[in-house]
Amino acid sequence: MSTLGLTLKEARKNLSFTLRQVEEISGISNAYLSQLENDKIKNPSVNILSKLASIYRLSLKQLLVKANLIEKDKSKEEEKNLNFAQKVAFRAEDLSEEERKEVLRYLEYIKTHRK
Amino acid sequence: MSTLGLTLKEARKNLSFTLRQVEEISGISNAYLSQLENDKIKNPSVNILSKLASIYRLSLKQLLVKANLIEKDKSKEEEKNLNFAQKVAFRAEDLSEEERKEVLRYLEYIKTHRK
DNA sequence: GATTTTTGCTTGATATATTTAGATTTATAT
DNA sequence: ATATAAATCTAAATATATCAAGCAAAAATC
Repeated sequence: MSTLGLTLKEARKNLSFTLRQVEEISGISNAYLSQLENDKIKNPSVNILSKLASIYRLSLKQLLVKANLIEKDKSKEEEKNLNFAQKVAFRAEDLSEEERKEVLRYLEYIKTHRK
Repeated sequence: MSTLGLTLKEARKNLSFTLRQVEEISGISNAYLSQLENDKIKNPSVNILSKLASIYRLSLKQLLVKANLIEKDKSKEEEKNLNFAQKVAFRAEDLSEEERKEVLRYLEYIKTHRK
């Protein structure tokens, strides 16, 4: 399975960079880069990761996905909710503030009164 | 100017969540959440940010934009509408397919029968 | 083949993120 | 207005990320 360390090491090798070269460019110590590549670090900062992504010509998202720090695809449930949200957004476009509250009240009503 | 803290606070308020509720859901201490919202933290981990993005129904990218990268801006109305839709979707999470349709029908109903 | 350089790594020191406990403020009810 | 509870914030303690220095193996130079 792919890890952050493997991803970073592979990306660096691809560009034939040495740890110290990356240190020069990024300002991140080679010691820390080594620890990152060997998966000694659990939660690096966004700061560090976006620097490296940029150097290695990866989008931050790509990097995070490959490193399994975020999920590539949303769950079906999440997807379903998003779809529903879009439908609501579309239909609610020209609603007044009062009408919006009305909708929210109606939602609560449905939830409290079902079986 | 928009910051990470303001973004997080606004997102939470949009869903009418309290810090302790978010702590419950996310496992992140309310103390730390508070510091994040007041921009006391310079480099939060990806871990933390992706958890919060997920809870607040923001894309990680959206969130990172405030901390780091580029961005695009929707109109205020569009933004507001989307927020509303997310709020509804969130509250409707455990609704059945039939109940969801019901909500959408109700939305239509409001629009056709007003004034 | 010895010497010097380069490269990746480990260890201990420091900075900073994150938590625990508690203080302060804000809201709610009596 | 006072008391009680809820919500947010602060300070000190702890965990963890990040750095500086130095070590050992490999590569390059002589």
